[in-house]
Amino acid sequence: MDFTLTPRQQQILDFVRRHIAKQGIPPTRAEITTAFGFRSVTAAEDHLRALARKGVIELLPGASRGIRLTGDEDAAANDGDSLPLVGRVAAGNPILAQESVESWYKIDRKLFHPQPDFLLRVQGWSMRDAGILPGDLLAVKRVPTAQNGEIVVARMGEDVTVKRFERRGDIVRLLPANPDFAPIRIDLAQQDLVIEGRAVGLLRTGGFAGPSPAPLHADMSSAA
Amino acid sequence: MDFTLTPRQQQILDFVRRHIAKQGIPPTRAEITTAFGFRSVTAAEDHLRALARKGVIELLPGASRGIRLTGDEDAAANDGDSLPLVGRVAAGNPILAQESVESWYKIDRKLFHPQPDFLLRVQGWSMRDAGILPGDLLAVKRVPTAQNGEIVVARMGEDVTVKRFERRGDIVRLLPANPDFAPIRIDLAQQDLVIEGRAVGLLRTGGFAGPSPAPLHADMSSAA
DNA sequence: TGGACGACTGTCAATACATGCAGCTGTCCG
DNA sequence: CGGACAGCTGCATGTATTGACAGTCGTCCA
Repeated sequence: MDFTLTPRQQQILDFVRRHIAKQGIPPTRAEITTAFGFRSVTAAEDHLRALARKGVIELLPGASRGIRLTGDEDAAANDGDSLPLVGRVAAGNPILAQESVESWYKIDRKLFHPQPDFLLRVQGWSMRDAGILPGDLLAVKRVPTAQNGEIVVARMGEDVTVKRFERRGDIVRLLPANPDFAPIRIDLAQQDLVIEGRAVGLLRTGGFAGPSPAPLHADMSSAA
Repeated sequence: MDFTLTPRQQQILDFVRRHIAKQGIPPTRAEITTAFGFRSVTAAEDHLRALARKGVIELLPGASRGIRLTGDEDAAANDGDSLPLVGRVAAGNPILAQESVESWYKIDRKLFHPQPDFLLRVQGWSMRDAGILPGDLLAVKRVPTAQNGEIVVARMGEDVTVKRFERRGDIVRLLPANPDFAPIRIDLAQQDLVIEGRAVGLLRTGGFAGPSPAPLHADMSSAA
């Protein structure tokens, strides 16, 4: 199931979620329409259809407020109340192997959609412009394949990296979100690439240190 | 509040509960009617009224499926391992006022240092370069004052904003982390500025949408 | 013995809602 | 360039749903 939403669709989905959480019932098209300032209910209808097409919600035909969130599966056997932090990943080992689990974080994984399977500590600034900074904990859902544009956790041999995925035929490019880094190019005919999962969320516990995000490379901001 | 229900009323309530749990939305009068084999929707209506009168449910007038369970789920709240999400903040109101709490997120607040008091949904791209994107939930600790360089939640009248704090004498500057936005300059001798708290962490549940973080302004560098 | 109340039946009007059709403006991509 | 698609406006139709009115029957209770 492809969960890649446009920003607008994400907003709509968030609104539906919040409405359900707060009102106890899903919103009507009209309620979405006024909440977003649309002038036509069709705008809301279209968005709902798109969300339904992408599988994140289900529409019950004919029923008023017939919007159902597809809670979506869960995976690794767990209390559902905490997530493992995956540390150093040994070559060859499955990423969720016992040995590589560093600790457990008490976070309700149902907060994320879809639900993640583990956390990974981000290293380096290569995804800076996607709001992913070093030290952040990336919530990752295990998936074997990726869609173009998704942010994935990929493994090449011993190296585990977080990048935006782009595939054209046999050529995969792992794109950083930072102009100071170069894309990684992989020819699947010649090299292996393992998709370990897809980024579905992020947790930053360390606060926001220095006056500027202390770039390791390059200037921030100025860019201009 | 009198919670003593007749057996029949208990059945109705159970049905409503099950319907919500299973379908995701509350039932209509008609659905209750057919489920119980009534021949008149008024039977269902009467039962709902009785349940509302006894306080176990709440009826939203005019809204279809406007049945809300008042089953004190909020008990799960302030146990120290969940955080309130603060929504729209009305002028003058304390930011943690009951009305502005949109929902509770099950996150162990001890994950953060220092421990936050609430979550705030981020709007706009002004803190992009600090890795704070729209839709993110900012974990905030209530503090009345700030140190230079800290990222704070500040309020000026009705506007609540997240910015980096910098003070020189009576002049406070609220610095965005995005060259497309201008700093806000406040002369404390002339204007009020309320520090609502300090950002101590961040939670992103919405995933990572578009191929690029969909800038509202300006280029996101990568574009190319 | 006359309420007050629970548990219904039956009917109806006024909205609340879902959903279809037609058409517009962009952007991305082959 | 043209097509596919995201995001919209505007209008229209029919059904879903709420909520009010008017009764019936039985039980418990002062």
